[in-house]
Amino acid sequence: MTPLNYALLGLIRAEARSGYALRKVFETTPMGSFSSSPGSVYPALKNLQKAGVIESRPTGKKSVFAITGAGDAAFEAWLRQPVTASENTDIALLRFAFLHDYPDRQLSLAFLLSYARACHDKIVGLKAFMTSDTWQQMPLQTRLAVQHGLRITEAAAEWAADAHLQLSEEIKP
Amino acid sequence: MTPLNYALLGLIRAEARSGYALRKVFETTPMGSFSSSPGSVYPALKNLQKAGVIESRPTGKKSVFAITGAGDAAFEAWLRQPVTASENTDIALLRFAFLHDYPDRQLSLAFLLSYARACHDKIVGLKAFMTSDTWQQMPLQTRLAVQHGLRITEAAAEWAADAHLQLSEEIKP
DNA sequence: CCAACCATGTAAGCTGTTACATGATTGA
DNA sequence: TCAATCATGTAACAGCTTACATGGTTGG
Repeated sequence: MTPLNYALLGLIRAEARSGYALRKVFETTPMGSFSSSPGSVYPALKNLQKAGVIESRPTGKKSVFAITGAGDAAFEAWLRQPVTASENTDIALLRFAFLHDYPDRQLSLAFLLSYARACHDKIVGLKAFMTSDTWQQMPLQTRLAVQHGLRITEAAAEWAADAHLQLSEEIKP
Repeated sequence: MTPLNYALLGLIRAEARSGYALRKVFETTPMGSFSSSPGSVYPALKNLQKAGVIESRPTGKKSVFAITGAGDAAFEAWLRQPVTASENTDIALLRFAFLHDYPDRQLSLAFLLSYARACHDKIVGLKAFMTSDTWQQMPLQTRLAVQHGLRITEAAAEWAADAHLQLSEEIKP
């Protein structure tokens, strides 16, 4: 199961779709980090079918892909995974976006806490590296490049805190 | 020429190194986004040799890889490319880090301007998307996920401005 | 009617991953 | 001496990209 597979699975879970419709999502939304090329999407859909997580269903004239029970379980397990410091940010955010489809908002809050924690770990790691011998020997611009990573991660941590606040407020009152 | 190839080329350009030494860099520095697995590094080095951009050179007992004239030209051309909004951030930052090895600091400043511009373009694009119909129909969390991207990009733009200032000051006085 | 879009695929080729394999050197 | 690290590879496999190919539908 690659990120592309999960992206397809999540979209199909939200709404039964044709391969072409899925490709259009990748072309016209910020999910464009995934390739919309037929050579990636159609083989991936075949794999998902073979794995039993989606099935082809006739809807009116055309047939679309729908998620199966096994697919639903696999997808939710993926969403529930804690965020790790090494996890790709785009993928983590994709999981967060998909969490909306679940009524239990606690899952989303748990994700945000986990994400903030992962950011924090990364920040700690970068700051630790910034005191190492290697760091001292690095030229100015290499250090600036690393600082870029630090800034970005700090912004991400702030976002997580903000988002957590907004979601909490949306639930309570 | 993949990003891995350029990363190897840049490291070799800075200092002649063995395959193992290159792998160690990927294992112990923030360049860890590149795989240090032998199955990726050694074949890549072979490709670089075949392309004529590096050559194996005996240094004392052991032999290391050194950059060739063609390699030097190819690498500099890569560094000089303007940053595009679609370019991977990590790769762009890698280019910036490698620019340190060139005495002409104007290249670095040009990069930072180009990078800031790319961030700006991305911000404009995201904000435009945030006024579209698609955006209106998106659930809260999807919107939050997109906002994450906005925040990150804004932080990157700020970093670029800061870095430009710092570098300018380092040059002038 | 013709261009544009809908819709689905296949094939070649390249990268990278994982896992296996080998042998030298070195420090405890 | 024995484990760890140095050092370099290969083989099977999966995934993605590019390019090619096909045929249906629809709007101007």
